[in-house]
Amino acid sequence: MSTETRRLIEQRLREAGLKVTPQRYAVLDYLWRHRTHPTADEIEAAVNCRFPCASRATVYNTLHALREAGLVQEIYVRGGVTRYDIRLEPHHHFICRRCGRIEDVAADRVRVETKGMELNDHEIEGLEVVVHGLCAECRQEEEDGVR
Amino acid sequence: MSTETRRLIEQRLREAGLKVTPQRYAVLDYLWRHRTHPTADEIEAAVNCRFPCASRATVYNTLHALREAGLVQEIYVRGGVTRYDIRLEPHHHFICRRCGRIEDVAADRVRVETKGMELNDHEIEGLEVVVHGLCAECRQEEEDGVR
DNA sequence: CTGCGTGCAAAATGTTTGCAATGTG
DNA sequence: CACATTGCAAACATTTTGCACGCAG
Repeated sequence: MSTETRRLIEQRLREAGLKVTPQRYAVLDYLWRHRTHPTADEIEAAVNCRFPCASRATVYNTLHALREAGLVQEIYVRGGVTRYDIRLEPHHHFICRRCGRIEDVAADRVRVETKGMELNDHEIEGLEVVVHGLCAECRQEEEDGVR
Repeated sequence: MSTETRRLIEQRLREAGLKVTPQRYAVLDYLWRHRTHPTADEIEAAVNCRFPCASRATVYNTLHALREAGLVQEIYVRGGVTRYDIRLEPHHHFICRRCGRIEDVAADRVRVETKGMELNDHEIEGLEVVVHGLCAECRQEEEDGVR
């Protein structure tokens, strides 16, 4: 249901202590519906697709606010472009070295065990695993010699 | 021994199929001696400290070549600045959320186990763990209320 | 001698900032 | 109504590109 989703998104914003603005709604809604790890640029374009709604600066503002609130996760990838991902359950990422595609990896498919980190007196708050490799498609193409 | 190290670095370059140039030597040597995960900028400054040697473009060229050859590792961090790290043994990284310091974490201190990734027909080639948290110093300072 | 590697400066890209105007709670 | 949030455009930082020159193999 559309109004159902709307309410949910607004609730998430309010719970995070953020005022609900059309811009914030639009960005979060877009991330909600597209789990493609878009760049800020893609988000801006998508959000302003039907009619101008959020300026570039606002998109960044919004994304930063959402990051601070823990609602979205930033992913730093090769090329220096930052990508964004809505944060539902904790998960990791798989990045294809050939096409650059980023895919989610459910947290329960990766088990990480750290030993002795605390001995450095460092406080571990989070942990992110990035798996590099070749996605199924690219694997196929390389075999076929598409290069 | 200085000449010893020199020979080692040159050997690493040749083994990687790269021509040995003063610029490449300088960059690799700097990374060899400083395990501080410098930015391209810092590397350029350091390398040109005594006398100009490598232009900006060359530093990037060199770093990319070294990356392709597997001699250095790029680390993508918040802020969009790429940092570089000489690749000796495989290791992971700890990033302090407060001061941004990056610290190496020996690979054997982290055990990662992936299950079912291959089911997607993805070929896993590598795996990188980024630990986020608060380093000892910052932890102290936050407690002391330095903010 | 052949071509890869380099320097330079300009351009492309991605992100941030300052300030007036606006909308939210 | 107070204050947070937005738009705009300009500033900023980082990385890439094109082309002529020079040195390594």
